[in-house]
Amino acid sequence: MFSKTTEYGIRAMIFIMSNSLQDKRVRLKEIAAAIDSPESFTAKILQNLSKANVVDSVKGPHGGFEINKDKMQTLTLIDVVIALDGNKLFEGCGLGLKACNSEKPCPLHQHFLEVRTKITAMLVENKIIDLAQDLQTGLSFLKQ
Amino acid sequence: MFSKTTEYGIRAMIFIMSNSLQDKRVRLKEIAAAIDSPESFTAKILQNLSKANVVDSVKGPHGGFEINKDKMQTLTLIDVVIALDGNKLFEGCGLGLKACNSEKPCPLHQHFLEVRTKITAMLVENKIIDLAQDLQTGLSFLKQ
DNA sequence: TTTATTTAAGATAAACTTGTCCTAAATAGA
DNA sequence: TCTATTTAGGACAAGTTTATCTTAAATAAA
Repeated sequence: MFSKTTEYGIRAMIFIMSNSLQDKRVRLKEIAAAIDSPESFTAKILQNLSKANVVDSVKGPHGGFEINKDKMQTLTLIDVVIALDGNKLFEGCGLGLKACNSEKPCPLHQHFLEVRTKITAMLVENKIIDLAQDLQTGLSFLKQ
Repeated sequence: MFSKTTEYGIRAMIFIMSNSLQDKRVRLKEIAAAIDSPESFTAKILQNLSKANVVDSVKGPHGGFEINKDKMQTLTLIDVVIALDGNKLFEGCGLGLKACNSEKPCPLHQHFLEVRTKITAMLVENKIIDLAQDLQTGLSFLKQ
């Protein structure tokens, strides 16, 4: 479903959020350890999330990653997915046809739309902050 | 969502079915032309579908691919997907955790189950024969 | 100002998916 | 039996994703 990039990205964002809730900035090393991901690859992913303004980064001693107060309440999974994978998941024909639309649909067109709607809803409805709270209360986990 | 392999595989199967409905065996060349897919790659995919007994192949002059009478009524999308991509789509954690289950769930566990259920239902409910009939009546298309 | 710490950026490598090509095997028909 | 046709199989090539490594840039603190 998701690319590795997006899997690590979502896990990283939930971990960063759980720290930002306590005003704690976290370093790459801590993040990679907490979510059990390859450090350098995670660095690249965070770089991209930072460019996309989904997360904030600070260089130097006491630097690291954090989510600013403004975004805390609004960030959802779809922001992370779009920042990392673009609109791949939402656009294009499910069977790979170049021009598939309701006038000239592929055999799965309508069925695909329904699945896509379900996925989109899931991504829009889930706030990173809520997922981070589940993590903090021990209701969910980010590794193993 | 699907791999290129599965995209071409599904398109090929629907086309083969629409011909098998008229007792017509079709050659690789016709299939690749009909679904606008790379011929050699399509050959590999059909080879795998044939090994998995999803489609039947006949070598030599007047050879080609066909779906036998027994399977015609029962084949659904899920048979094609499993033959080509295995259980990838149905097993494993959505966030890539090695051990994610209802006891120790990832933050998306439950939400992911729902999406997966929707996808599985879509694949189980759609018979290849019905999709082929839509194609024949001009309700759907396999290329462009 | 120097040093240590930390992210940014770019080059490169490894793994996997997608795609091609060539030869072998099967078989129908002359 | 010979030839033409068609799928099977294996090797290989190209493209993409995943992952690593090295150096640069920023910045806090001594």
